[in-house]
Order: sequence, then structure tokens, then C-alpha cells
Amino acid sequence: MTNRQVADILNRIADILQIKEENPFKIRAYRNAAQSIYYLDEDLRSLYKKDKIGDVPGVGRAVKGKIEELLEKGSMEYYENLLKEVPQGVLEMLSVPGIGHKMVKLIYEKTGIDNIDDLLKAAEEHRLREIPGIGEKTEENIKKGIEMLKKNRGKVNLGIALPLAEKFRDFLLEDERILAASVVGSLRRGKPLVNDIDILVAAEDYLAVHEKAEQFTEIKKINRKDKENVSGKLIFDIDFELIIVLPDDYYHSLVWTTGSKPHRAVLFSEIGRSSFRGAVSEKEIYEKLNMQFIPPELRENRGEIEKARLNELPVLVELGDIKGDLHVHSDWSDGAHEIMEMVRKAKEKGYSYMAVTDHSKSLPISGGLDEERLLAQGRVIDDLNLKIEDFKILKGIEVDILKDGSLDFSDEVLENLDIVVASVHSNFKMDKEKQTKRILNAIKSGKVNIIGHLTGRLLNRRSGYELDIDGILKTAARYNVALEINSHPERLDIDEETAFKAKEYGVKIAINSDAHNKEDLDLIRYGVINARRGWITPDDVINTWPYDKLVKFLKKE
DNA sequence: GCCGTTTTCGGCCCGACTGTTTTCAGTCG
Repeated sequence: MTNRQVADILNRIADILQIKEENPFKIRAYRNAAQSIYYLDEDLRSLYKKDKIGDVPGVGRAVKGKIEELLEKGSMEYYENLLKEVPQGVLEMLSVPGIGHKMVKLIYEKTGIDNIDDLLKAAEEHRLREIPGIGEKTEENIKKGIEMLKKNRGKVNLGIALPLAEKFRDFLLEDERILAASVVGSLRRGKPLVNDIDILVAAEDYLAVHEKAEQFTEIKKINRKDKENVSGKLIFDIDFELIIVLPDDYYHSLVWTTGSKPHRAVLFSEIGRSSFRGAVSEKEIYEKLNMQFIPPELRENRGEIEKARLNELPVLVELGDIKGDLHVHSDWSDGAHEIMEMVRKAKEKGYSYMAVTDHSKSLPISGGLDEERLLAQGRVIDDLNLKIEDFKILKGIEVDILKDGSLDFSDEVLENLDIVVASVHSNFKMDKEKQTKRILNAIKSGKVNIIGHLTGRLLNRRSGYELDIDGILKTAARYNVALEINSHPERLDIDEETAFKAKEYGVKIAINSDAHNKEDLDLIRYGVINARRGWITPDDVINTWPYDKLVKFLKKE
């Protein structure tokens, strides 16, 4: 039972209590406990051994007891009983955008509908609008929401799949009979949503792979197990497949199982991959095919093969190129940690600068800053900058782009900052023309350096609003405004296609974590992967630049 | 259900938008 799983269960308890309309503060208590466990540095199991679970903030006597029961027995009586009152399928209905606990309760009680499939059917047959309180529009929104969910059903984002896959791979490599292992498939290519986890494994004895794999604690079920394959389900119901090959077949199989189908089809159209038996690297194979080594993120047959033949592939940005983070929250707004804690973590990561960009006042739920608190924060940052060495904290803001495209602070206030990230956090449902104009307004203000999470998409949850991307890129280039690649695995916004286009327009990119706690600074990794899929080079990315060059860009010099 | 206290009970983030209403409840960030 991992921290994440415990946090999930506490959240589901909160969901059930909310549907049952219990005390809102009790519900929040469960959510608070879930959140702080989710972000905990230490494993709950080791805290348990030291009897320190009660020390976790938000965990009091009652929840402590329940977590201990969960860790001891793998189940919790309180939760099991709640599930009898509100079935799992009803909880899943909560994932439909636009419907919350009240409406789920209403629908469940009035119609008995207790799963998403039946809910969709009822919406299609116009049976939902018969329920008092639900009209045509709500019904239509529910239908649309479910269709979006279904499109991505079973898909899981990089932030969940990649760490789990790497953990599995490293576990396999502990066994000395397993000579090599690599994450492959669309996950290695870095696609934002993947269907499953594929790992290529080299071993002389396939039974060794079976033996070791069976001991991986995150496996829920094994469906198939033979000479070439072990497959089944991992935690969170993620499908996995281990592809077992002999050591001599490892590298050509690595190219084969990594490449998208169109990529590998072109690659091996003339020479079969078996003629590469015994190769000692992927590079060797690409060389024998008369081309440069193609990084996994580019293997989509989108022109990379032609470029590789001409020796013209771009040198892609790498995690190690990142010199700082330009979108970071602190406990001045909705971040969890103090500025100095974020700085410490940023320094650990080898950064030389970091921008503090808390929310602005129009976002009250986030504790958005008003002019006065922004000034106070600026003074604190000035002080910190005097104390720390070899590191710069930039004074910034994530300023809200209001409905009409104006910014949440006056020009004068914004001019006194080192960096301005501007983002949309409200009115997502405006039409394409208005939404585009709104963002263009922000760009044209001349006060903005970076547009944060441009489209507002949340993978698997919410599609972004429609925008005239070309119009925005053209204007951003003219006004020296960079676009953010928001690294949060649920966002990865802008996406790879827009990043690719941005480069053509000469628009610079900022790869930002949007961290709300110090651990989140590590999310930058996913943004870098996304940038690589968009063919982005270090020079395209302003936060790979040295501080002085960055400052010139920010001052629009 | 948690937390903190001039310590065992009272307080615990809010505002805008949407869709359904006919003055407001639910959802979202």
C-alpha cells in the first residue's frame, strides 16, 4: 500500500461523505489528510514502524487509526461499509466534468443509475432532463463530458505511468540474470497519455524474468506468462507487458518496440530487423541504416527519418539544460512551502534562478496577492537575495487574464516586477474568437513575459478552449512574449504541435513546473519530454539561458 | 475530523459563472 493509494482511499471516503451530505468540515479533514499524505516525502510504512503517522499534518487520532488498519490488514472497515452505501460506480460518475456530489446524489437517488455507461445512455435518451433541477443544457454537458472521458478511457498520463514503469524496470534489473531492461513503446516516446506500460527485457533464461517479475509488489494480476511475454495489470489498473528477448536481440528489439508503427515500418522497409542481431546499441543500428541516432521522442515518422539521413536532426533540449524555473508558487498564495524551501530545492536541482509567481487577487480561493501583499513579498525576496549565494530569485506574479483581456494588476505594479506570467483561470467557455482576443489583449499589453498554460486543457478531464493558435503565435513573436510548456502531467500545455509551430514563428518557450510544493519542481521533467516531442532545442527555451541573457529577454531589450 | 488554545470547544479559504430557476443551488478554480 503506497502513500498514493492511501491518499486515494481517503479522498474516496471524502467523496462518499460529501454525497451523503455529512459535515463539510469533516469532509475537508479527510481531504487535507489525503493531500498531505500524497505529498509526503517519507513512506507511510516506515512512519508506521516508528509510530509517527500521527505526526503527519492533518492526520489526527481517528484518521491515524484508519491508516494503520489499512497498512496492517490491507483494508479498512469504515471504508468498506461506506462503499456499501454508495457504490464504486456512483463515485466514478464524479469524474464527469460539470457534475459534482449534489448532482450525483440526485441522479442516483431519483433513477438508481449507478455507473457511467448507464448515465450516458440516460442522457442520450433524454431521461435526465426529467429530473427536477436538471435541464437540457446540463444533460447535454453530461453527455459531452462522458464522451470525452470515454475517448481516453484506460489511458494514463506520463506522471503516473513513467515513474511506475521505471520502478518496475529497476526492480527487474536487480536480478543479475536480467541483463538489460528498458521502458519502450509510446511511454518511451513520451506521449502525454499512454494505454499501457511496455518493458523490453533481455535474459538468457526467460524463467528468471518470470520469477523476478512475480515478486514486484505493484502487480495486481498476471494474465499471460510464457517464453516471450509476461503481461497483466499493475496498480491503478494499468496494463503492462514485459517483452522477453535473448541478449543478442535486445537492441534491434529496442528500436522496434520503441518506434511508432509508421516509424519502424519505414526504418526496416528494406533491411529486416533480424539482420541487426548482435548490435550493441541503438546508435549502431541507425548508423547501419545510414542515419543519425533518432531520439525516442521523435520516432513518429513526422520527418525525422529524412532529417536523420541528411544529418540535420535538431539537438533537442535536455533536462540538464534547464537553469531555472519561471513559474513557482509559494505559501504566499496556494503553494505549500515557503519561498526559501522552494529555493533550497531549486538549488538542489542545480538551478541558478527561480521566479516566484504566486496568484493575483482575482483568484481568492488561491489566496491571490493584492498590491500590498505583492509589495511585501517583494521585500522578502530582496532580503533573501542578499543572503543566498550563486542564485537569483526573480520577483514575479502569475497574473490573471480577466474576462476582457485586461490584467489583474495595473501597468505600474507589473512594471516593478522582474517577470510576469499571465494565465487564464476563469470563463473557460467563451467562444474561440472572444477567447483569442482576450489572450491577444494580454500579449499586446507589453507587460507580459510568458503566457501560462495557454489552452487550459486538463488531460483526461477537460479539453482546452479553442483558440486561433496562428494568430496568437504571430502576435507573441512580435511582442517578445514566450509561451509556457506547463510541465504538470495533466496539462502539458502548450502541446507538442503548438511547440513545433511556435518555433517556426520564432516564439520562445519557457518550460515551467507550476510547482505548488517543492516536490513539484521535479515535474519539469515531463515538460522537457513534451518539448522534445515538439523538436525544441535549448536555444528555443528561455530558462536554459544564463541569467543575464534571460533578464534581457524579460526586459524586452 | 483536525487543530490550537489566555487548552477540550469553536472555528475551519471565497467569488464568479452556469443553468435552473423566479431568487438560488451547484460547480469550479
